[in-house]
Amino acid sequence: MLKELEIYLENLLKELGYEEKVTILASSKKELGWYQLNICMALAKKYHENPVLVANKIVEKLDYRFTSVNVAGPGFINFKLDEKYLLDYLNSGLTNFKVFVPNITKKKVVIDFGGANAAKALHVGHMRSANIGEALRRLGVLVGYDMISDVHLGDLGRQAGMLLSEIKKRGEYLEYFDPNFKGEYRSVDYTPTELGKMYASANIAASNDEERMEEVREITAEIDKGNKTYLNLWKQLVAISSISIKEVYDELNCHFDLFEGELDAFKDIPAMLKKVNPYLYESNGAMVMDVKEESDTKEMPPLLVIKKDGATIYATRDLATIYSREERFNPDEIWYVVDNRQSLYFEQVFRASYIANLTDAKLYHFGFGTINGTDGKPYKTRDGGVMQLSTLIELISNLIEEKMKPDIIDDRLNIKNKLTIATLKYADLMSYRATDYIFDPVKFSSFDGKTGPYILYTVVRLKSILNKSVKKDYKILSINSIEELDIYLKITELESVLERSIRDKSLNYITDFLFELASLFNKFYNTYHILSETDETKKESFLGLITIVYNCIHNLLNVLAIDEVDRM
RNA sequence: GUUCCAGUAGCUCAGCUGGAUAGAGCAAUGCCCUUCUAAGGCAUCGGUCCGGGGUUCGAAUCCCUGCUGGGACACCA
Repeated sequence: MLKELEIYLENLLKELGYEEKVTILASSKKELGWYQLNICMALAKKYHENPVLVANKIVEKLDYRFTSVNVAGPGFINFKLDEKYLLDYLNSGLTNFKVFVPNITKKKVVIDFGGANAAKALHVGHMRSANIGEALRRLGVLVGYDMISDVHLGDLGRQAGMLLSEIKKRGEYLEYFDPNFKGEYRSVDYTPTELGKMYASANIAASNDEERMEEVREITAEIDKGNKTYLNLWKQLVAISSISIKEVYDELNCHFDLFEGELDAFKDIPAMLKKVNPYLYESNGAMVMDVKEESDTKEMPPLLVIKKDGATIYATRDLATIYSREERFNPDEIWYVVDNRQSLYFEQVFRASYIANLTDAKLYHFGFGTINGTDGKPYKTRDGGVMQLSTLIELISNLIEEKMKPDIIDDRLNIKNKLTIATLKYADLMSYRATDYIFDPVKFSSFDGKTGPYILYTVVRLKSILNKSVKKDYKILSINSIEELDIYLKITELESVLERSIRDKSLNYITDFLFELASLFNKFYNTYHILSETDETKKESFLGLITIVYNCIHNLLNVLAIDEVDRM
């Protein structure tokens, strides 16, 4: 609706001979109106006129939808809206959430969750790409994009060499390491936890022992060259590891259209190289590609595509993946939801892809901030290690359990799990995507104030009322109080909230909106008793309000991949 | 060394393309449950928006500069 009015205003300005983008903002002085326009000062500067006179010219032309119009200060236009116009809008959105969804040009997008390492368990850092990635995927779907999500596991490279060398050192499954073995290869039997430990011990050993590291490199290179037995062994390990990775992603409500990884891109490397080869040159034994541009103000090192031992590196696989995605999906855009620290790397890969014409798609790295500890440095557990994501989930889950009412018995586990994920997701999505934030277990387990449980608690109240009333199709007939009006005006901002979210690829606008809407509702809830209202017209409108607020919260929680509960 | 990002209340963070008195949550203090879930509501307290210049009617926001913190800078991913 506000968008519609903005377009109307832009056309009106054109009639008056002005050219300017119009944004309607919620008024910062509520006593002067619901909304404000700040364009007159800008117009005055641009066209060398008096801002108040410009404002007056605009005000004269406004149609019936604008009411209580006034010009204040240096040229602010304040106004309210025609009540019927507002009510029509709200009632149309009562059951149809699409009314609040901005109209955006459709596109096909591949979204890449940025390579959880197949040999290791997910750690807290992976939570961000999971939460942000999944929410962006859902937001994309909401605005009508064709979204293809890919977990894109890091299932090739040194971690493979690490694990295999560890198995070899342990003296287990030795037939895989015997080139003359002719018999039947056993299938391996490790748990994901064991693999994690094995990786850790190999990693420590190799970084302290150059000989061991050399062995790791050799095995890695062997796999890279396509050594069948090694590949066979490694793929089994990836499969084991994937199970636990998938479990955690499932808990976080992540949906993947593709559960692929670097291994899947392997077969596309020759075709990719065919296009990239003309741009490669030798440097210190490796094959690299220049990605500098004339307009660069910063240093742009060449991209290393083939290592000096002839093996591939992550850039090789990423380029091959881009090639493959172009061939298979022909996307308009590819989004990488990966830690900010890789921004230079992605810049190089993107440029290389454009130069070698691997894809027509626009490539974007939507980086997110690092999770730091209270000391401002990357988060570590007390023993100096990295906290596993599953450990974090369990930690929050235990705290939720303590907080839950004892009379919730059936479905208790399910409710607990949903509250846990809501707590984590809301806290994680609350700050702007690109900023680093401090991971404070206290903050992440807080259930008071601006948190996931607060929103879910509001949902419980809303549902409780809706379930107790018989009729289902309510209409908002009138607006009787300032509390109701505040809620409705907030809802008119939703369209621009979603627009900003998809523009900036950040979910903080949505978490913010959810909190504001929930707060306004809770205020209303504490002021009026809905079900005992005797004025039937009022009650109908109250229930209409409940319905529309519920629909908004419900749909937005769905975008954030947070499940709601009926009680808590 | 080069470069990118950040610095807003005691703490954790918002603040959209410059707009009218700078916002939340937590923490602190005091109220509100015979009422649709008190994981709630209300109120109070709390700020040289890192320092210094500049641009203009107007700057937390844009530009320059200094300080502080963090990241990245090819054979790891």
